[in-house]
Amino acid sequence: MAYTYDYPRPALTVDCVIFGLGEGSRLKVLLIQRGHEPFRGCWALPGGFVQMEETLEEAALRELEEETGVANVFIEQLYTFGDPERDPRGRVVSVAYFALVNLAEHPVQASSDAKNVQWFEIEQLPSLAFDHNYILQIAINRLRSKVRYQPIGFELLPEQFTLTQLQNLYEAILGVKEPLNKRNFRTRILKMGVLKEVGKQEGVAHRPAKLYSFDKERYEQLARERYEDLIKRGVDFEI
Amino acid sequence: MAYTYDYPRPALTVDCVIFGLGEGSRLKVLLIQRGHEPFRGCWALPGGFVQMEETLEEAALRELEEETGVANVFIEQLYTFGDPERDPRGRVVSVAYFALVNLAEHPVQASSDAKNVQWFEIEQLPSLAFDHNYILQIAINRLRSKVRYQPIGFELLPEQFTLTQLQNLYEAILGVKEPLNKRNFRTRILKMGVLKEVGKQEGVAHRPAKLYSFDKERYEQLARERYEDLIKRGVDFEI
DNA sequence: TCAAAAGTGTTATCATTACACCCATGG
DNA sequence: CCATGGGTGTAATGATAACACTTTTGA
Repeated sequence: MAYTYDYPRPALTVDCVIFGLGEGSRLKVLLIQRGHEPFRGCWALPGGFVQMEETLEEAALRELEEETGVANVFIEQLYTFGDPERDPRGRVVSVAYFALVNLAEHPVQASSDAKNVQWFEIEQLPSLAFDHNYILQIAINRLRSKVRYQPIGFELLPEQFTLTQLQNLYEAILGVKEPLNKRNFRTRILKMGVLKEVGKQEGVAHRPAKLYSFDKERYEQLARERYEDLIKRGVDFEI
Repeated sequence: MAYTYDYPRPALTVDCVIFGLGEGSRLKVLLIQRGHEPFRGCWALPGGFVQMEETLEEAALRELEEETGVANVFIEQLYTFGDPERDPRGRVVSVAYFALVNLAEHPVQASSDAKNVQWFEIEQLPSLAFDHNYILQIAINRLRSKVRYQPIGFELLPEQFTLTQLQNLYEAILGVKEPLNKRNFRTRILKMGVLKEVGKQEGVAHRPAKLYSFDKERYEQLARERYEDLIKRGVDFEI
């Protein structure tokens, strides 16, 4: 079966940059080893061609699940890559998505299209197919800026978590060398007012930590108020 | 001539959201009146089909110039819209770009594809073709958040400008009702350290204002330093 | 009673806000 | 000498950074 058009059309694909974190670990990214040409055997971002009746996001989630077994993630559009030379097969435009997930909750599983699937540490990446190293770098930058102004990452922790866990999470995302100052991290996070105290640890061989959970409704309310405030007082750009 | 593929492919277009400002005016957006079906006669964002040998950005700039006569703008990718129902002609995925330009420096001029071209005030928009009202709303949000953390908009002013001009610009972009506090606006902007004092007004019937220009090199240096700093001290997200 | 991790006090410094006031110019 | 913007002083309040210290638990 063939499909014919009056004008030539680029092929359209989606690619997924899935970041994974577990407690205390470094930031990782989910890659597949390609089972077909081009770049057969080469590591790459999971992704594939967009079908006619699905949205871009649906395509990204479908390819992700088909190739890696990973499902139920909140992805977000990253950028669309359209350099005419980016794919040796011809003109292929790719819409990239990204997400940050809890490693432990997302066991991987290779399938038909991929010979192999694996989490790689951000600091120790192989050379990737196509322009995927570049896409990944853009995604890392985006993740690290996003973490600055949005309460990202709460989904990576258990429903109830300690401030130390949260701090470790931030340190991992930001890839800091020195740990952040504990006192100041706590003050800042708590001052935001989006954490609810919900209990404390039991059975640990040290002072039990308070447990918190993320108060989503409060967050949304504050976000609205903050927007009003921004409009009133103008700008405070940070360079 | 026809083009045949083994699998169906969505059509790929670009759309441009060009915001325009002149001194003291409200924020405007550049629209064209469509000359062809679908939505013939309807106002829409300038845009069109991507050709095989051009990048997405090149396509956006080409369509912009063809349809409106506007050239030499710095555009930035906004988002890619891929709802299967967004175009009545079938599956059309569109990569949207946006820019902010000086009205006075960009005279418009309708051409073949468009019956008419015009700047519309953001507050008084007609109903647009396709999902263009939606795209435009996303672009407005992006512009207003961007202005908070990036020194955007300096290109809209003359090479040398006064702080009052800059303040008017910010007020227009943000769409504020009350003017911003002059004292505080100035303190903040100057503290950033990206403005160079370059002289003062002459021949005005009031105290002559100091003239400033944007110090791009200084900005880039500060941006680098600030990134280091962020990494060191962690996060200060703002909700 | 000790190790381990949680959690707090405090101070100096800097940034933000709000309001009122003074200054330089051409007509 | 006045209308018209341009430009500044200042004080209260709040945020940030740095460092050292206390608390609570199980083993």
